[in-house]
Amino acid sequence: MRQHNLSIVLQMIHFYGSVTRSQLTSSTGLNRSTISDLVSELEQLGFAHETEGASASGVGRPSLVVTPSTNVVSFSVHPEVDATTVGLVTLSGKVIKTVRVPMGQSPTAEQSVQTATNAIAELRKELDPTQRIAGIGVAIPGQVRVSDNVVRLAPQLGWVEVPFGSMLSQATGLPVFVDNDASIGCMAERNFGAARGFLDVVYLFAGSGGIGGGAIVNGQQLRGASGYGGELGHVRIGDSNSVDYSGLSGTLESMVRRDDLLHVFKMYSATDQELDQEIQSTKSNEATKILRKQIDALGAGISSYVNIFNPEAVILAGFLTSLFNFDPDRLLDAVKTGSLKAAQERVVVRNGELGDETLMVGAAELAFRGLLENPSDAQLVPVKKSR
Amino acid sequence: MRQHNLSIVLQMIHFYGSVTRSQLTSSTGLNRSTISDLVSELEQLGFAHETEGASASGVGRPSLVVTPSTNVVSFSVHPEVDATTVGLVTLSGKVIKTVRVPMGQSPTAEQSVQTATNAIAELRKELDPTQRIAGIGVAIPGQVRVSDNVVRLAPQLGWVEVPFGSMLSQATGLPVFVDNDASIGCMAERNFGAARGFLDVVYLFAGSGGIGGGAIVNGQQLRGASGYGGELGHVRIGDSNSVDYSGLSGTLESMVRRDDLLHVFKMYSATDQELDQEIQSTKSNEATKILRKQIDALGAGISSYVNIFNPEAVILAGFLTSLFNFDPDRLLDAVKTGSLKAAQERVVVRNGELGDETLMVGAAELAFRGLLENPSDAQLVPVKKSR
DNA sequence: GAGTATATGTTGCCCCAACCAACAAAACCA
DNA sequence: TGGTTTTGTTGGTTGGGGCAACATATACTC
Repeated sequence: MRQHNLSIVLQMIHFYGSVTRSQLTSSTGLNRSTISDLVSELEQLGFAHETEGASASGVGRPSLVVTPSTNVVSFSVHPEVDATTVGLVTLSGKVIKTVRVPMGQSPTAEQSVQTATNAIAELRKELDPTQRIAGIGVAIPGQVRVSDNVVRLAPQLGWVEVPFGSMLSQATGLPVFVDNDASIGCMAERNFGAARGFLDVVYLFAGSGGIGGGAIVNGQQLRGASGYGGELGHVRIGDSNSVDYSGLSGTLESMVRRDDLLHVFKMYSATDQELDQEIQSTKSNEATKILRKQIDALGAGISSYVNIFNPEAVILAGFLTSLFNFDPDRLLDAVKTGSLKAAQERVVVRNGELGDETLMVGAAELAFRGLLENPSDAQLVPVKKSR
Repeated sequence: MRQHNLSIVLQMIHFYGSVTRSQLTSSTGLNRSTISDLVSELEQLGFAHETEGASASGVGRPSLVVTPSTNVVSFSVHPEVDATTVGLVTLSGKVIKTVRVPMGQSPTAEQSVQTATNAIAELRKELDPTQRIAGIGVAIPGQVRVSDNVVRLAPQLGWVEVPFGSMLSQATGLPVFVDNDASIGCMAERNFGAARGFLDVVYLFAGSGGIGGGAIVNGQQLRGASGYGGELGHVRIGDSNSVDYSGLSGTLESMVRRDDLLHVFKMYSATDQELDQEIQSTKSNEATKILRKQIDALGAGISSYVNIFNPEAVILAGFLTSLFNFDPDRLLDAVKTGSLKAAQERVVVRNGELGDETLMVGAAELAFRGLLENPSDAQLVPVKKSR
């Protein structure tokens, strides 16, 4: 009971950034005195601060403002083909620092662990001794067994059955939580981005490694029996023989390919921004044709997800945002054509808001989860290494 | 707190049919004395009975057995093209009686309400005066806005924007809860059938009106923003131009059609049993070809759902069970081919267990839901009409 | 600027509901 | 028959949220 209420209050503080005590009372339904008690406990635990926020928003005594502590932090790790990115995120969901370490070749798991460990050690040095660390969240472009943090298959990285969690935990002495990158992105957009407040969300992310997805069902992350759920890129939408990065044919991922766009623009590699500029300014018929084909395929995929999930929002990320921006009406029309009238009527299709920070914010959430669910028993690690 | 614990205990009694008090203590984690208190409250509320079950299962004092009361009942209504079926179900999930009223033509909503009202009145007469009614659950072959029990579209019945819930409630004086038939079927199989105990389930049902579906995600029914979620039949799996009953092309429903099978067997109409007999005993090449094509399409659809939901079980119902039985290996191979290695490894494909009773049991669950979630405040209606 | 209305923080007390410990009861075993 | 084990029962304890009364800080009114 107490644990549950503490958790609810801390989550509100965490997600909203800062809340007044009166907001807490009204949305939890708990008594003023109870909220007072809970907040002071959270303050004592070092998770929140109370300040006399100069809100002056109306009649009556102004309510105290509760803000999440910046003394509680998590690290985020995102191994990619060409780089490993490490970030430092506070409990308030703010990314304090990001370090991107370019890698010559597609890194092995060992190399990635080493790179991340070094970067984390550096970041750790800069931390204030009063700060405490919740853990490390890792975003993997591939399938992850969440229960024991094992990467089952990450096609681009060439990782198979890699116990990344235990490796990184061993190297850093910190608790590690690993999950699929798109699932993490979905959670981030729901908690802090374009899907904030929605209970039913479909998220589609496309990068150089294919299409990933995630879903929020009734407010909860879709995980599935082992944590592989939400592979929305590997869903069959046509009879095409083109195969995706996992060898499945006719899937969304096989038909909406970043490489095809790079090819038509004669680019070898490009950032999403560079690619977007080409897309939005193109006058080539050939490029337009390919773009339209991809938009139609994307629309067909989204339609299916609208029928399946009846979501309030479909969030696009990666270069899918460029497809959407190129011809929004075409995409929306395709969605409309392919989905049931009732299911589509409330759905909003929009681009993600978090951009580059998505995975940093989201991965950190993994590490904060335990703390948020059970604040009083949270195991935080002091900045100074204990050994 | 109290409400929550009462709810948990009553749900266990409801789902397991009968439980010993010691089982309740161990699986809830509550104290013996607390369980004793909760059970006696449920007994006083008239939802459960305690008996000295002659279990004699081991050393120690034998635990009392708690069984759900047969004095609490719900009605189930299932309007179809050729008939409206009404059932009487107890809190223990047992179907006491089923009345199938054949309808000459596809009934209007008014006709269906009238038929159901009459049948319910008849059943009500036979009830014991000590019994109480939780309400009426309605299974609709179409899309239902759950919030206000409005049938948005039921293609076979030709119903559009029909406020079936309020109509039936008006006519009977009982609370009415309406939902999609396949969603209801899914819930029934999870609570009492082949998917019992699973947290992640995909359910596919096929009848004369097309393919419906449902899903359980992390133990919760997939409903979506408005309750239209789980339309698993209307998902695009190919480029075919054949359209389904909702006008969408290339969908699972458009490729796995009961009518095509009836046609090849030169049947005009048939029960699922009759159709199954033809299928299992056929030696026709043409029929085999069609069956294989449908099995492959079904396999492709299931593959997608395995990738999306990473379920523990995929449950088939309606004539899909016949397809599965005709060539189980072919279907399983198709699933294997089309889905990700990690996602497919734990999944079980099996037929539903509840058969004809599925919708009766499941629809009644809708009416029991409020009672199960808040036993102490449940509003039950006595058998005798109050007015 | 004094008085009033409104909203919130604070404090002490109450009460519900789960827990605990001790005892009783009903099975099995030697 | 007595010992062991498991469960039901009872009375007392305790944790934690609710409540009422009071204090405090703002806006509004004249």
